[in-house]
Amino acid sequence: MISSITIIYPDGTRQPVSKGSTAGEALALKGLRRSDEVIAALVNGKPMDLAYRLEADATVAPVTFDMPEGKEVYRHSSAHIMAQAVKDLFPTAQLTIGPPIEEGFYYDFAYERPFTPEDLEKIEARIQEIISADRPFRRTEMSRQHAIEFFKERGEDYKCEMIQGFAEDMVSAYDQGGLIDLCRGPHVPSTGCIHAIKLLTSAGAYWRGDERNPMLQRIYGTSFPTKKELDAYLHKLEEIKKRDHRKLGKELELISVNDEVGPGLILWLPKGATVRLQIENFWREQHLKHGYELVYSPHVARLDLWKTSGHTEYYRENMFAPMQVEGMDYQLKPMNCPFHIMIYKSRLRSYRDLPLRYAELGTVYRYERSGVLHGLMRVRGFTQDDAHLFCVPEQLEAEVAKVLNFTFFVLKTFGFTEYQVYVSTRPAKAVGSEEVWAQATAALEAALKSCDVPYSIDEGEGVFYGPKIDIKIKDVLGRSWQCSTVQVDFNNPERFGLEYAGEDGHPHRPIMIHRALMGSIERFFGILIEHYAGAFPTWLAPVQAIVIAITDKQKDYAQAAARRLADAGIRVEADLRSEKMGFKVREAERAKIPYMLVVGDREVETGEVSVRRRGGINAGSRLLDTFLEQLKQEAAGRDLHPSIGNEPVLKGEVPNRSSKAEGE
RNA sequence: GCCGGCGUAGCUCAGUGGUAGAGCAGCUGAUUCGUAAUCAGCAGGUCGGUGGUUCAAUCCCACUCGCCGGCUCCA
Repeated sequence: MISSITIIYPDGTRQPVSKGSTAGEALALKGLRRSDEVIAALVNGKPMDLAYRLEADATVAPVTFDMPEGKEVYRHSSAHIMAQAVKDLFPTAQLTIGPPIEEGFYYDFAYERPFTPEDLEKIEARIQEIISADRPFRRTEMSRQHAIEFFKERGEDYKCEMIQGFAEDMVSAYDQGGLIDLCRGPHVPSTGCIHAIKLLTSAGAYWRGDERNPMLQRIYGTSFPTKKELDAYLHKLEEIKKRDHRKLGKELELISVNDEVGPGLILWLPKGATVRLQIENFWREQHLKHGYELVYSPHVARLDLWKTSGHTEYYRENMFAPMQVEGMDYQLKPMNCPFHIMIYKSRLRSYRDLPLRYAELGTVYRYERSGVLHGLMRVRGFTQDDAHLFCVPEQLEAEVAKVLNFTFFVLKTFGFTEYQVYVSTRPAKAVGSEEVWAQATAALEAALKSCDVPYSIDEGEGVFYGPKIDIKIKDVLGRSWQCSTVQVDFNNPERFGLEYAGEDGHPHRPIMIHRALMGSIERFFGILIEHYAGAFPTWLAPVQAIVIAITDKQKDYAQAAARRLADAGIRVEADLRSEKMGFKVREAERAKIPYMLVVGDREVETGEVSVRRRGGINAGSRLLDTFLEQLKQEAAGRDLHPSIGNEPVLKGEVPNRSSKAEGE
């Protein structure tokens, strides 16, 4: 007879159902129908098809698109539908893998030629037909051997290769009425569940991500339950494009890259250099405050130094070729550490000297393969905000903790408050014993715990000389960027024979910490540009204020006002051209200058300036000196948001126009 | 480095086997204006580079450099 099992819903209620009921039926009893919302079920916490048959007591919860699991299922099914469309149109294309990814999905095909944009259009049209047909996704299980034969028959060599790598005896496949694809699942109940889908790009990708393998044709796409959400996503992509630091860097005259200089080599234009100077000033000021000593080191050194450090052995593929000078080999530096080590070695050290903290904005050069270069984010010459700390073993954990807190403070000052933290362990190519690595990794984890920082482990991603903590920041669009890194190094002190005289009078070996807070100034600047869409906070803005004369009559006053501000250390310009002020305002807005000071006859008479804030906010008129003091305060406080114009409205300062929000 | 796409004026982009156009920017002049574009005139390009096909190449082909999207790698 049919026996009964008990279902437990998320709200804790229990429901007896007959054994063999599907997860979908169980949810339907709870009023959670297989509507457009519920696309799968969590059975005992595991995502399963709605058609999954419940054979024992279980907790059952609905999976919707809003949940991470829901997005995965939805996009995974989308990928399968795309695969069917591709197979329909290009029967000789072979299936490989097609997973969901963060914001969509892709599917890799082995095909004789790349897919063109026209192909994508055709595929998309076919996808619509498959969706309209609304065929169910049906799970079938088969033995490994049968599966291999099954896919072999269909010419799916890659699928066979995959199955051969599986440990399980049984494999599952999904039949969507037109395509049977090897797949773990789960899937949405039917192809009609996918409502808004769009193919984005096609690109080459290596089989199993290994460049020695054949190149496959990857198609990227994304899908959403509604067209509205899809459109919002596409709109977001447009926004990201608008913020692209390469575009803004050019438009705002911040940086330039030039063929004749070479790829991956950055020219900092005056405005970009001004922002950089603010960053560096802040950096130096804070390092001195936090107990660091500033040092400088050369850009090249004898190759032997890099042999000692292990770079020639472990880092060669990232280094420029050595150069010969008077019969000796010299190497352009890919890192700063050997120099700081030599600074340590410049005299005898005592335990009383430690910890020593040497910091340098050190410019390094690394050979990067041409295809990986990307604006400011990935370059061949860049400046690290580098430091090397030398300490006794007992100080290690505390020093790492201090570095972490310092890092969070610095990142916060630039407006980054969300982080992801990773601990990277021993890579395949590494110096030093397993024990030493384990010890160093433990110290990093202990420091993170003492700072109460949650983290995850990145297995095998450490640098060759030691494990590291990487901090990824989230920008305003929610994208993650790797900047900060803290690396423990037991190996270089060994290689260079570093010592200090201990309390006992005998020599001991110090431990070294490598760290960068912003990572590289170039990348960090690129991130800042995109984070702020070029509209920097006042303290960073290349031009903080611009005086706009309404007519030629106010030229002298405008010039004097600008001079007064400049004398007080404000970065100010004066626009005295015989243009209409609307035009000047427009240009100042496009240059993303935080404050526009309009001066006409009224202001000349009263000694005031009419303040327009970036973004179209009229902050009212005030005495030039009042503005000067307010701006100085805002800049000195490194405020992230403008304050002038926020104060309670005073008589005579009624903002006569307040519209758009700050920052476009 | 690999796969694909692209490279025309400072910028954004049209265009064609018969040696090139627009808008903006620039320059000159006029205009003197109250919060996102005043008007007119002028000037500006060996069509990324090299070689080839052709009577003729910016256009077709090959190579090369660079950029863009991915892969791989990374601060």
